[in-house]
Amino acid sequence: MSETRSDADCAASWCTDDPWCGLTCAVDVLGHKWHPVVVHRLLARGPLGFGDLADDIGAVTNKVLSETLADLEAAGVVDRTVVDDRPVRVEYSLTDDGEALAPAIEALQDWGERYLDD
Amino acid sequence: MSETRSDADCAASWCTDDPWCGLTCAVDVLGHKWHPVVVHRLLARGPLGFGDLADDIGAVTNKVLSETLADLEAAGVVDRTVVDDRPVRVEYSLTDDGEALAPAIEALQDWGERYLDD
DNA sequence: CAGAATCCTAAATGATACTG
DNA sequence: CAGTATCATTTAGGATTCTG
Repeated sequence: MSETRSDADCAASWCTDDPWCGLTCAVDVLGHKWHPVVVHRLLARGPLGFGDLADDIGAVTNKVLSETLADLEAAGVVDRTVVDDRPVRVEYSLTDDGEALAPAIEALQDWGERYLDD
Repeated sequence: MSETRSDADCAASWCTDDPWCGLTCAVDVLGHKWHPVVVHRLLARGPLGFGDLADDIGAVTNKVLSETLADLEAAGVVDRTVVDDRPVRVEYSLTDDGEALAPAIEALQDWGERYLDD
């Protein structure tokens, strides 16, 4: 449905023709306190509800988790699905773009683990 | 010289025993506007002086570039060497930990390029 | 349950000017 | 050349309370 993604679709719209444009775009999406963690949890555990995510992550407030999920949804990395039960549940899952983040998430985690284990 | 890196050496000291600790640590190092770009340029072009880096990146002020380099040096990712010429030059290069970021930087850039090219 | 609304503080970034 | 010093602005993140 989406044709070519415009520069404006990337928060790094200030980066136009630099060789590192893709990099800044990716860091714009992941470079926040909880954004990479949410993607990590969805990669590891599959689709999760809001409360499940909150419980899993622990030290995040509902306001910030909500904003984080909204950001990731706006970026096209996360899908939000309302499951019409009673009470209503909402399920968050990764889009294809979200799943495609797996190698980057792993590379970052590998580096960080080695770094902390020096 | 450094033994086991303590949690405090990682800005993500609030992350202690979570499975995603390495990830948050890596994002603490790279998750800023110019930090990943500096690492990218040093990976691509090798050691550079302050002015060379500034010219290469373009849209960064000397104040912010200076702070960025200080952060990366404090994190053990970049080395700062004063070359005693006249006038004095300063050369910035990647440490082993910095070079080890290459796979993560590439994975992020690859993702971003595909993302922008949808 | 899944959040939205408010208020607040610290940190990130930038513009500009100046210095050893 | 390679920064530092100020000042101003914006944003991220968090605490708390409230709601459909």
